[in-house]
Amino acid sequence: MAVEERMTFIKKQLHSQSYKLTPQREATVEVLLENEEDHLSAEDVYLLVKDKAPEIGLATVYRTLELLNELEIVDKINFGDGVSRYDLRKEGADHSHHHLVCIQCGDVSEIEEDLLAEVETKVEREWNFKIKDHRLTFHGVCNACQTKAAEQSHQKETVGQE
Amino acid sequence: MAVEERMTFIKKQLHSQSYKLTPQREATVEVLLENEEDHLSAEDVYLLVKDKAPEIGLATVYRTLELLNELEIVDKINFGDGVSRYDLRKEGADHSHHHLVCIQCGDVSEIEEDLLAEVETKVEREWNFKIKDHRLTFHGVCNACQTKAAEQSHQKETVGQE
DNA sequence: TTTGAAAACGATAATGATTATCGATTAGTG
DNA sequence: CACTAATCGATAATCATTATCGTTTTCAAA
Repeated sequence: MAVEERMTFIKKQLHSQSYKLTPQREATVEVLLENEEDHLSAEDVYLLVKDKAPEIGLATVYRTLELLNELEIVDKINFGDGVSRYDLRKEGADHSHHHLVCIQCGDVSEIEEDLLAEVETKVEREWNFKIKDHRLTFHGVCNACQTKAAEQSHQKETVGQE
Repeated sequence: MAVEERMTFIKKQLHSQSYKLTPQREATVEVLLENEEDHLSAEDVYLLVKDKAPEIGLATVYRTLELLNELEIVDKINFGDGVSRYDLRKEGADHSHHHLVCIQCGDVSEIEEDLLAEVETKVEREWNFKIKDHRLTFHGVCNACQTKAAEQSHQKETVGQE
């Protein structure tokens, strides 16, 4: 779906719940559409939105993100670094929240594939737990950092580690 | 392993890293050993420790929990409710962090079983990501709340939802 | 056992993210 | 166009966590 279309869809969503469509909300959604691959914090969004709508307040950004989260347009996620991050929901892969967090460079990448189909079935059956959503996060060392580490160990023996 | 033994083990851990064994640390570990099944927040621990050592300060509890986390004696976990929780690591099931969070009653239960063996293999192979740890959390409706909901819908039609 | 330095402590101030408040402004129905 | 609830910006308040600092304690070496 094109950006245009998705914007229209989101506007419709707002409207159908009798929320008002304000320039601030529109600008916020634009920013989210233009930065889909990042995991923006509220602060990040605030700074980006200020370019489009300099008069916007931080509180409004928080309010808008919270609203979009309730409408299930964005997902509010948490990598344990002290800030919430907000991701536009992709169509289809409705609630696939699989992340690889690198403990060396801090990079976060995303796995689209549904890894948990079997696991979910098992949990629903064995614990009689009705799953609505899930979060799966792996902490480890990303490809790039492994490569970098390998290169450096050629030059000299590994020394300090933080 | 008995509580006594585990306490001794933890003391040894501290000592081997030349950390000092203070009454405050001892009392904190005691509390953790006595409340293994709960997911205590720092505040929770603080209140419980005050019974044993009333003069302890909240900052010391935070410091101690942070230290125990670094020593890999406890795991600092995050359910997205705004507070960190601290769980004693069980022997064996070293880093199995699977949780079921009920979106109705807020209850958190734990799955001991390793659900992710296959998934981990796949991620390590396909993304060349060296996994050190993981978190898997399901959000949904627990057994008890499903039962309760079913009973209530006998009495009258479901009405409001928050 | 005494002693001295580093580690740890308690109290509390500071921080940083998020939320609540409030008077002013605006979207959108009629 | 007018009206009213929704929304806004500014900013104070909150809440968990961390930093600071002067005092106290642990523990190893004398």
